[in-house]
Amino acid sequence: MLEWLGLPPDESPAVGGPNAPYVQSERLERHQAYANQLLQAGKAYRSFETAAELEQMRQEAEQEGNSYRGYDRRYRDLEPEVAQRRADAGEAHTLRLKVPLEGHTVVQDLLRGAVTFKNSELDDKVLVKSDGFPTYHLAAMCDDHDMGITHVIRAEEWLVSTPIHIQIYRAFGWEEPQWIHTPWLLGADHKKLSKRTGDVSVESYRARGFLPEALINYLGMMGFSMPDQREIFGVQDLITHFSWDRVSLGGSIFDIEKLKWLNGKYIREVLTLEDLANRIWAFAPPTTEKPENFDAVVKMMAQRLETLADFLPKTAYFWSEDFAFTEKALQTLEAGKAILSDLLPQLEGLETLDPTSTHDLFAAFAAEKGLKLGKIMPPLRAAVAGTLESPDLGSLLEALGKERVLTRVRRALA
RNA sequence: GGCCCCAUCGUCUAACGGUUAGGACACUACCCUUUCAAGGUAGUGACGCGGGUUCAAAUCCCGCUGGGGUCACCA
Repeated sequence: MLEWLGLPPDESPAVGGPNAPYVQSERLERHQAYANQLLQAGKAYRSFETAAELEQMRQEAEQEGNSYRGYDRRYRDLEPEVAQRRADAGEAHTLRLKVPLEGHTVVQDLLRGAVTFKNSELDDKVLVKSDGFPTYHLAAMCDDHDMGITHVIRAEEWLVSTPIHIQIYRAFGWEEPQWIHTPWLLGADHKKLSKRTGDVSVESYRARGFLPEALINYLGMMGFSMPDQREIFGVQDLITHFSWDRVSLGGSIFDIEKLKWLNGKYIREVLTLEDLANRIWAFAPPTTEKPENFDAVVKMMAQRLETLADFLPKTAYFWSEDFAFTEKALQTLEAGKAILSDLLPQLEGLETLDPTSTHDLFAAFAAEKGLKLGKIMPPLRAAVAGTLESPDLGSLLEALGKERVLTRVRRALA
């Protein structure tokens, strides 16, 4: 999906890279070795309480009206030899980080500056679970260090766990990366975007007919603005003009309406007609064989689409005789039958239904009958398209072709 | 509740001490027009509140209020 968006990763489980393996489970031994290093150095300790005991502690704190203050560190000062013996005896245990009890940990965040946490508020986080697997905290820090990560860019929700991450780095004696906590992408309810409040998977936007260029462009304008204020920009523009000091910190609400507008903008102004036709064909072909008028239909629809998914429902009458009529179209047809039957022979007389010929015909017919075009065109439009809302009638008739137009008019009059 | 982050139109944002607070989406009106779109023009609409600092504050400081996040052997 990142490839689809135009953001191929330099390294990943799929493409490989110099820091392989990239699958966390394949790095288990490294994580365990690192954990052991911390234990030997006295920076971490074995802890024997059960999950049930922890849950009980939490509930008791809640009943007393006090909010949970974190793990009570009951095994922090257990003699290492005793802990070792209990572990050797097979007693289930976790490995916890021995965070400093006093002083402060300062997170230097590139966007927010210095964020200070009291060490007394920190928790002795579990590094290795009782099943022997590392927690995210341990695994991610070890992997980041091993892989030479210089900038940790993640959402704001991670900010409060960063002091723990810094303490892990310090326990190992490693140099910290640059921390950057980005602002929220919110749903219409002003809360973290979720499935309830909007789609969160890139795939669902692809499936709904959004263009990757429009999606990445839209995402790029959430919490960021181009130096010259332009709103239409691509990944390459982002690469050349991005700077952290143009990132705003307030969370932004994902507005599907603006995404649709932007997508339509790409459809009608950025993509070439050829490109658009190819994408529509790949997204949802209306027929098995590409019809000869396909490109012409795409051309007349380009200004009327917000997403690729709009194409099929709006063009059904081009691909089949079995298209629906709207209520208004039926009424207009009924009221205009007389006009239509007078018009039919004249249409039959035309060599081809190109826009020039038909327009001339309508003008002459209108003059002869003393009618306005507004009386003549709607019934014809209704007869051939089943709707009163369509592209320009001239192009429409041409794309349909004389044969189909006449057939549909006759059918409407029958 | 403790701790942490954040705060300009309904929404996305510009402004980096001095502007009639600008643009975009949406909305409304008008123009164009064979309908629908697209396009054009105009309009409605914001600096959360209170103190400072300063000749001057949306911009800097403090407090309040409001919103969000986080308090797992999940990430």
